Amino acid sequence: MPELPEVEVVRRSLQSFIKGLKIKKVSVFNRNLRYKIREDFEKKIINQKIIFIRRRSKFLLLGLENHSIILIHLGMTGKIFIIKNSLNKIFKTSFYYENEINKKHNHIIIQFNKFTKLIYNDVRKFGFIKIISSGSIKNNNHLRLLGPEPLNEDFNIKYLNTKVKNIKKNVKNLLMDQRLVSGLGNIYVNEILHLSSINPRKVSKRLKNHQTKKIVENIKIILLKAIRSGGSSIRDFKGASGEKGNFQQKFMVYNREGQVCRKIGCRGKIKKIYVSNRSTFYCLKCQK
DNA sequence: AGGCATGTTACAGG
DNA sequence: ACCTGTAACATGCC
Repeated sequence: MPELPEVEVVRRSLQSFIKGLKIKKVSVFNRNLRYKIREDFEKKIINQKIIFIRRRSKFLLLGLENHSIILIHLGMTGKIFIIKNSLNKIFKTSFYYENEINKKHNHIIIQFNKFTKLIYNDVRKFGFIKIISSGSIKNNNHLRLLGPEPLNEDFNIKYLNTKVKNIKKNVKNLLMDQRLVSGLGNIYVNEILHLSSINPRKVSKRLKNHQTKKIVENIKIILLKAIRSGGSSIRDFKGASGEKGNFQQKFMVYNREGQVCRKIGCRGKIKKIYVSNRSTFYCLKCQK
């Protein structure tokens, strides 16, 4: 899936394309996503205006006038396309998207007006869409246990140092744990640990001060850089307007088994191991 | 053919 | 209780 940067890129596209638009028609072709799309889904959102588009961790929240929120998680392969089918210059891109999408995996289409529609497409169907009420955000099972946003002020060195003290797990699993900090996934954690010169199996409570400091700083650096690059496209990621992210061209370790470390002056070899069943890449020389 | 894949969650066992 | 590994979900790619 999209990790935080990819979801943020989607949010920004949605913000520019569909904010303020009214939902005129909802078509659900496949209700069997990770959670079944309920029968009243269409009824709950029809004729509602999108009043805000937010991101929390890897979740998207589309706020409606009636105080409902469309909560979206893209899972591993979820994608959102916006088709803008008008007579101005965007017409061309619309044509292009129509040809790009494998319609077999279009599960939901939300039509806003005759020119604009949103398509939810998900090959593996690990993602989901559900309607929640804005009042239930605090208690929502998906959201309530999430740790701080990594790009927010409250995710800082002091916070991590306090947390890390009593935790025995390895640092890779620590950063993947959405309760500690929310929004990081496998790819970016690999990259963050590499940039921080820390072995992914290092036990978190043995992290030195200068290491937790590096982790916090590098999380912010890497996420911001990835967002600026439009996210990463391993196989599946595209921004909502169809542009491919290109951060993956900047991967230092992910998917680079056997290759040479790109850190200046290192030249170590990248090794692939599994940590809690997730592929993990690190440099044998600079991440000892 | 078989292994692997950006996420989440449940379960077994240490 | 905490931690890790394993598996499951569904599909496609190499």
